[in-house]
Order: sequence, then C-alpha cells, then structure tokens
Amino acid sequence: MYLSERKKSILRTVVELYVKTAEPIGSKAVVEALGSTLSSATVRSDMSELENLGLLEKPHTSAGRIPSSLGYRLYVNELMLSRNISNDDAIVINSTLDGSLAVRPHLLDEVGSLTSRLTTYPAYAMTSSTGIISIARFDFIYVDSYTFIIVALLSNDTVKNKLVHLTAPFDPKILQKLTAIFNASFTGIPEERVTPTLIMATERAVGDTSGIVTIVAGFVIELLVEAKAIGASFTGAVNLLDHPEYRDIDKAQRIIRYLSDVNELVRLPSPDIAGEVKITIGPENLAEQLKDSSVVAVRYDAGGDMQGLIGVVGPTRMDYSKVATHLSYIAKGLSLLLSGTNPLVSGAAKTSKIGDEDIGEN
Amino acid sequence: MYLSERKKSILRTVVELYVKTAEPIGSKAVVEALGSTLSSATVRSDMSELENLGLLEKPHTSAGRIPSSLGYRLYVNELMLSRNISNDDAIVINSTLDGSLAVRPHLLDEVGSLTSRLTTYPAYAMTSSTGIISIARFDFIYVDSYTFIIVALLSNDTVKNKLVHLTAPFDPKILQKLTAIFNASFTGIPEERVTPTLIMATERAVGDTSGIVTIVAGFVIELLVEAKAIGASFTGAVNLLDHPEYRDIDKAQRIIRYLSDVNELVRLPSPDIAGEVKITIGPENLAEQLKDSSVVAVRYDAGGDMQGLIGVVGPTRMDYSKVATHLSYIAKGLSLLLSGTNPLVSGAAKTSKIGDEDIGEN
DNA sequence: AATTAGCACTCTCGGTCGTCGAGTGCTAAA
DNA sequence: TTTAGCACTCGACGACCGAGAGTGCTAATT
Repeated sequence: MYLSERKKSILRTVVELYVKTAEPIGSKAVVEALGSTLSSATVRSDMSELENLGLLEKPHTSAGRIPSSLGYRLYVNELMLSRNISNDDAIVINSTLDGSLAVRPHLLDEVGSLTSRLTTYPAYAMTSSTGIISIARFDFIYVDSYTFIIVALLSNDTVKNKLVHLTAPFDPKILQKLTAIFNASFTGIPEERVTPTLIMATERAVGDTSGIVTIVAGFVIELLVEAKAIGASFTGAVNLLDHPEYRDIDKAQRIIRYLSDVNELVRLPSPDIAGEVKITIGPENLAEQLKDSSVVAVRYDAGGDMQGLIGVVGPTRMDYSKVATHLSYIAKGLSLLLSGTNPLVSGAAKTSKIGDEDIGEN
Repeated sequence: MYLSERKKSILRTVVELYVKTAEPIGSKAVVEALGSTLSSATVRSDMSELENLGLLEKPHTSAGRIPSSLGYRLYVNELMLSRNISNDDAIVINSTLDGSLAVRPHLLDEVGSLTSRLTTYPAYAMTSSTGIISIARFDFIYVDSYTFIIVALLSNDTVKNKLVHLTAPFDPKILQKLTAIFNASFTGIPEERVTPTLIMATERAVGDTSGIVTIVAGFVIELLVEAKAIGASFTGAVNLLDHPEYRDIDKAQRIIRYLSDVNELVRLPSPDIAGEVKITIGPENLAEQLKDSSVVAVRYDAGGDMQGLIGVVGPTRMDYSKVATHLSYIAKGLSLLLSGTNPLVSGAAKTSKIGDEDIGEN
C-alpha cells in the first residue's frame, strides 16, 4: 500500500496522540501536533482517504478519528520509532533481576510483576523445556534407621531431593544397592521409560520387599513429570482497570478470567526465536477474547534447554514502542542471567518490526 | 443489648435478604420473607427501632434498610445459623487438596485459588514459621572435579540442596573436611549466628583458600533466611468485581492494590488458634482500606512449627455463614494433610461466633 | 491539481425537568 | 399493641435541549 510521506506522518501523529489521550483525534489537533502550516481542511481530506484505506476509523460522524487495527499494524511495521530504555527503568530491571536470582521458585512471578509494573499492563511469564529431561545421577544419604534422603541430579543441571521417612527401620546397606542400580538403570531415560516392569525388575534385583524401590521410583517419575511441566505466571491484572478501554467491568473481567487460565496462556502468541519481540494487534489474535486487545511478547533463553516467554496484554491503543523496548530489555537481562548468553548480540535475532531511528526516551 | 425475639428475626431477615439481593430491604419484603401475618406497619416500627439502636441504616429516606456494621456483628455473633458444607463443595475441596500435595511449592496458590473459587471472593493464604529453624545436617556429594552438591537437612524436616560449579578443580578430600566442620559448627544455629567471624574461622580450619567455604556458608545463610521468610499468596482478585459494592472501579482497584502488597497481607486480622474462624466486619478492620469491607480468616496447622492462614476479603454484605463454613473445612483439610492433626476435633478450638443450629445446605 | 476558507450538518455530552414508584413515618382507630 | 390509611421524600429513569467538536462539501484561491 503506497502512502505519501504526508499521509504517513498524519497516521503516525494520529496513533501517537490517540495512544496518549485515548480521545479521538481531530484534524485540527493533528495540524497542531505536526507543527505544520497546512490547513485542517487538507489534513481532513487526507484523513478521509486514510479512512477509506482502512487505516483510520471514526467512532461516530462528528468525532475525530482513531487508528484501526490495520492502522496500528502499519504503524508498528513501518512508522514506529524505536527508543532507548530510560535509565531509571534499566536500573529497576537490573536490580530486580539480580535480586530474583535467589528466589528461583518465584522467578516467574517476580519477572511478571516487574514487567507489569513497568508497562502498566498485565503480564504473563512462562517457561518450558524444549528438550527431554532425564536424571543424570542418584545419591542416597542415610539419616537414621527410618530415614534417608534421595538426591537426584537432572540432565538440566538442577538438583532435586526428597526426604523419605519409613514406618519400619531399614538396613543401611540397601542404600548402596539402590545407588548402584538406580544409577545403572534409571539414569538417562525419559519418564515414559520408567515402567512398572522396570520397577519390578529393580525390586527383584535389589531384593527389596519393603517398598523402598517403589518409593524411589515414584520420586523419579514425579521429578521427570515436574521437569517437563511448564511454569506459568500471570500478574498485574488490576492494571487493566487503569485503562479506559476496560472501564466496562464485564469486559475487564472476561479478559482477566481468560488470562488467568494457564491452559489459555500457553496458546498466546509467541515469537519464534529468543530476543525477538512479537506484536499481535487486536483481531490478529486467534483467541476470541483478545480480538480487541493486543499482545506483545518476547522469548528468552532460560538456560539448559529451557525457554522462557514474557508477554503483556493491553488495549490496542498501546504504546507499542515503549512496551517492546521494556520487554526486550527484560528478556535480554533474563537470558544473560539464566544462560549467560545474549541472543540479541550473539545471533541473527532482532526485535522484529521495529525501526531503528532513535527518538530518545520518555 | 436486649432485643425481642421478633426484632431478632426481623434483623436476621433483613441481613439475609440483603446479602442475597444487595438491595435495601423494605418492611413489606420482610413480612413476606418471614411468612408472618404481621402488618408491614408493625414491622416498620420495629425496623425503626432497630435503626435507633444502630443495627440498621437507611441509604436515603425513601429506601428500604440495610444492616449496619453493628447489625452484621450482632447477626454474626448471635443470629447466624451454622450450616454444613455441601457435598459437592466437600468433594471439590478434598480432591483439590489431595492433588495439591504434589505441588508443594505452589500449595498456597492452589489453596488460595480454591478458596477464592468457592467463596467468590478474593482469598489470601500465608504460612509462617513459629519456631526457629536451623540446619540439622550437612552432606556433600562429589560430582566431578569442578562440581559438587550441598545437601542440607533443616530442623523442620525439609531438605534443600545446591549444585556448585567451580571455575577451578578442587580436591575431593576437601568435601570430607567440609562435612565434618559444617556438621560440627553450622548445625543447630540460627541465621544470626552465621557470622563472618565463624566463616573465617571455618576457612582457616579447613585450610581453604579457594572460597568454597564462603560459598557453602552463603548457601547456609540463604537457606535460613528463606526458611524464616513467610510465604504469601493472594488470588482471585477479579472476583471482587462480581460484587456490586465494588462496581466503582477505583474502589475495587484500591482494595486490590492494597491486598496485592505482601507487607499488608501479614497485617490482616488473624485468629489466635488453629481451626478458629475470625470474622472482622467493616470498620472493625484496622486498615483504612478495609473499613468498608469484611475479612474472614482461619488458621491452620501446617506441620512442624509452621502455621498457616487462609482468609477472604469481601463486602460487608457477605454470606458469613457460608464463607466461615468453607474456610473452616479447608483449614481442617489442610491441617490434616500437613500435620496429621485435626484441631477442631482434638482441642478446645471451635469456630467462634457461630451458632450451632443446622439449617442444611445451599 | 492542490490547498483552503466557509458553512451547514451530525452526533455526543452534560444539565435540567418532570414523572413514577417504592418505601417511610405519623396519626388515629381497632 | 397492632393496623389501615395517607401524606411525604427521594432516587431512578427518560425526555429534552443547548453547547461544542468535528466532519464533509463546495467554491474560491494559489
């Protein structure tokens, strides 16, 4: 679609003013914002053409115009200026990420809440494993004659343990047998291969009648299932209420309910490669509930074969540039933190759809 | 405050109708609900007296009446009928709790979301330790010449571990030294006593110059701090929007924001003993933000010296009986699950402020 | 051909006004 | 003590109206 430079800057202005004010933008306001000497009538006819092209629309006859989804799309693809993250925000992000390292179990929550605070939109964060996880090594620690600890080192370099309390005393020597046989038969295999047959064979080999083998095998299955499981977190839902498009309580509720369902979260749009920012605008969303909202998501490298995803959901009237910048910065920080690599620097990835002029901050 | 039986049942009726409809209740509606042959004029004069006593109030001259906080308080203390939990709800609770045992790290979230779903109000769940936690025992597992695992058994019967990757190879023999000295010097002591002096002394004793001792000691501190930390979860905030008293978005937002702050959560009203349900109505709340909301909370025994708290926040127009029943049932289930004891059966505790007539379900 | 001034037209927003109805309080009678 | 009757109050709701913002069109200008 060919657009004259003037039409482009009018479209850009309408988008940016509308993002800021949430009010339909009239021709006069555009002239003013452009600092142009054009008359409002001229701009008016241009805007009318932009409307015919489906880039702008009117809420009603006598109001100004607002961008259509197509208008936003064109803006995001071609008109949007990338910006640098503000120093303050960078500091907040860095210190939050540094501090979160200690609380790994709630890392996703932390990241989500950080993202949500910075962008003022609800945020979601997820991790999932891309590879197949197995156990690399077993150890058993004797505590007392009723108690021992199982320690398992997983193939993704995490360690899990379980304290086992038996109701009857056991012979400490059995722990050596367990160590030998579990390291021989249960390492390097995925969850599907921990079969009842294998467990029973192990029981016979160890000569165990007390059920210890079953307990340990149960722990193994639990671990492998858990390792496969994705982690997901959805934070900052209240923030939605800040934005006038969700003033309608029912609408806000519908969308929050939708996003609170982990099963739906995993279906949200997701960029293909780490570091890339994916912007999905209004009806481009597959989910019915998101047809008039937008999603901005970024992928990060969570170390090992773990991949992570952070995203933000808000009205189509969103400051895409700012949100993309924030997400991208956070993802970069997380990748660095968790995997020691920076996808944006190291590879072909780039923040898609974002120009590279620099208009500074704010 | 003496009240005739008739006035009591009028008050009860007003509360119950108002809880159901959220509309001010007129004298005629009361007569109807009571199935009484009294005339509305009689009820009217009774209601007028109840208003003089501060138990009812009028939103405006020509509307019906609604209970005042005092009215709710009297209702909760003396008029409310306890009820049994419905079979369906019991099944939901039991199966959710059983299923949650596996996902301990998110137990609080699960419990909160369960509570929130059943009551239709936002729920919070917390645990904290009442005792002082120390490490009972250390083990070190050799993985390879750069890598070892620290395993620590805490005094509350949980096990923690950490995988340590060094940049330079280490002598496996040092692990034995570490085992000996950490078990001798770092067990049974609280976090405050893990001082730099102790760490340096340990370093000298082991003859460590590579910083391994510092790493292990850092892990110890991290563990003890984390063990002291409370866990808190706030779930189901959207549910607030279901209730007409939070139709005002700003009001809803204020209260959700308030409850999203963990530091505030810990100050919410809390019953003194496990199993007891504590109901705090409107202005009885200390927090300014909760002056026109109510809180219902219950304490449970989380095993070891862990105590847990579940609570629900909603409008003063709340079905206290139903909420109390649900909370109490969930707390009972959790206590049983986590500590094997049932406080309601085993001790002096009772669900305070709840009568014992039985009006069945719903 | 592009731009502009001028103008009639459209539609929303906010305020005012009047009606309706639910519910009350009071009085006087039962 | 209870009740019927009645005047009164007040919010909810809808109709109406004027102001203001913005548009599209036309005719004149560059």
